[in-house]
Amino acid sequence: MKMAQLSAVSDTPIATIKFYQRENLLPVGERTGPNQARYDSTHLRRIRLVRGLIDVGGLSVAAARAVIEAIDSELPLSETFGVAQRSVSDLLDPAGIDAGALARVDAIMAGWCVSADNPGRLAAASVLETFDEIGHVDHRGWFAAYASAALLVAEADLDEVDALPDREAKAETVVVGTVLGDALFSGLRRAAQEHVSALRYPATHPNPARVTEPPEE
Amino acid sequence: MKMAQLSAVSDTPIATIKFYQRENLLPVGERTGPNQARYDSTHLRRIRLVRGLIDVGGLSVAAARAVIEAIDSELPLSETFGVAQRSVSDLLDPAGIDAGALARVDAIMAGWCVSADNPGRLAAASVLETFDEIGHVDHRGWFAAYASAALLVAEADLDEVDALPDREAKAETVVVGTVLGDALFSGLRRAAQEHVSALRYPATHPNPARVTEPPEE
DNA sequence: CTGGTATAGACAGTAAAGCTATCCGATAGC
DNA sequence: GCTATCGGATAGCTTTACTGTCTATACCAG
Repeated sequence: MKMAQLSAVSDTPIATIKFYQRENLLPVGERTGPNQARYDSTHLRRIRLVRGLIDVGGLSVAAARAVIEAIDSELPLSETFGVAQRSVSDLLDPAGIDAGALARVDAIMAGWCVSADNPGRLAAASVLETFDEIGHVDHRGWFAAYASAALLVAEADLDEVDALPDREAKAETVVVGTVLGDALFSGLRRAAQEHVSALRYPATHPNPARVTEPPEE
Repeated sequence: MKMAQLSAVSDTPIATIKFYQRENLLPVGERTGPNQARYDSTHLRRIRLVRGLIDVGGLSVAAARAVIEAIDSELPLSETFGVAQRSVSDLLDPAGIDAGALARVDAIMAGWCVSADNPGRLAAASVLETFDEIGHVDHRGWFAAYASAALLVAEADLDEVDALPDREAKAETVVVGTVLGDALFSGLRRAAQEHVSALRYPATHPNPARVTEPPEE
């Protein structure tokens, strides 16, 4: 496959493909001459991965490069998890986070075994701090529901990774699952909000909304 | 309170406060003279809300303006929900989404009552499409776990809003909950991944990670 | 074998977003 | 009166993610 075809089939401008190569998001093609190279399905797949991470997952180019390097590396899987996790959240200075908010996060995650510098823990604390500053307090265990849900999802994530055969597949699923999983959940959550709201307040949904087929079992 | 104090107490540069005023994210102060104005705690609160939406929630300035206008308006709560939902996801063209991916989302959301153009439904479908293009298929009900978790969270969100007294409080919670809720969940999810992973593979976590206090009941 | 198109690689240019800095005339408070 | 600060307007800056242009080849249809 030549450049023009790769561009056509991936629906990505040639200039952008060249940019991704410069940024080490995409390997250069197999050289067949001084100004000729050939591309194959691995390049196509990589372009789709990059665009998925950037467009759907919302990663920056730099973050996408970091997770792609983690997939390609031979690092242990737990390291890959760490890279993926850091890629989806800007790095927070642990010192800059309110101790009270951290304590509340830890209360919500009661019984969990999580290292002190886990980026998710710090990110959650800074969210709680923000809720606090705006004057929103969790009276009724609102946030605890988030923790139960997060645990449910994390179990499913690990189940999925465990079921895969080799490191390469596991690593890519860890990254893709971490990045796209956030996007998937937030989409489903918004749909669920409409569903729950429609159930509770039928009056404000006068025109019957779409109902998906209930499972037939 | 004068500009310098507002800047100091909100930890936001004067130039940035002026920028927010220009962008209609923040009302101008109460005028006390041709070139003097006074600010109060509502301005401080608003600055914190704006910074929370932008820094923690990751909204653009334009999206932050949209949701703030929705809070201030007298629109029915269901409209406010819609504005908040659209603010967290770039608008997707329903025509550009793979029908197969949409069908799979609908299968995951079996029995839910959701309108066809719900932005969350479309966003989830485009995530599934991306999973597909990269060659990740959901064999074992991975995504169904996301849907159950999303339902759990949506119930909690609605519970929280229902418990509030007036429209103003409900509207702000809808917006803040939608925007910051995504960030909170993804943080907790990442912490939960470490927890689950530590439970399943103690060997790769040689140094005992932090364990939060289990509930004492 | 020849001319139009494609190619790799280097590098400059662009557009949007989100601030940030400077200037101006006026005024507040000592 | 003097100096710091004010509101308001406008211009400039920095980063990010491309996009376009240029050059020297190389492929390929006729």
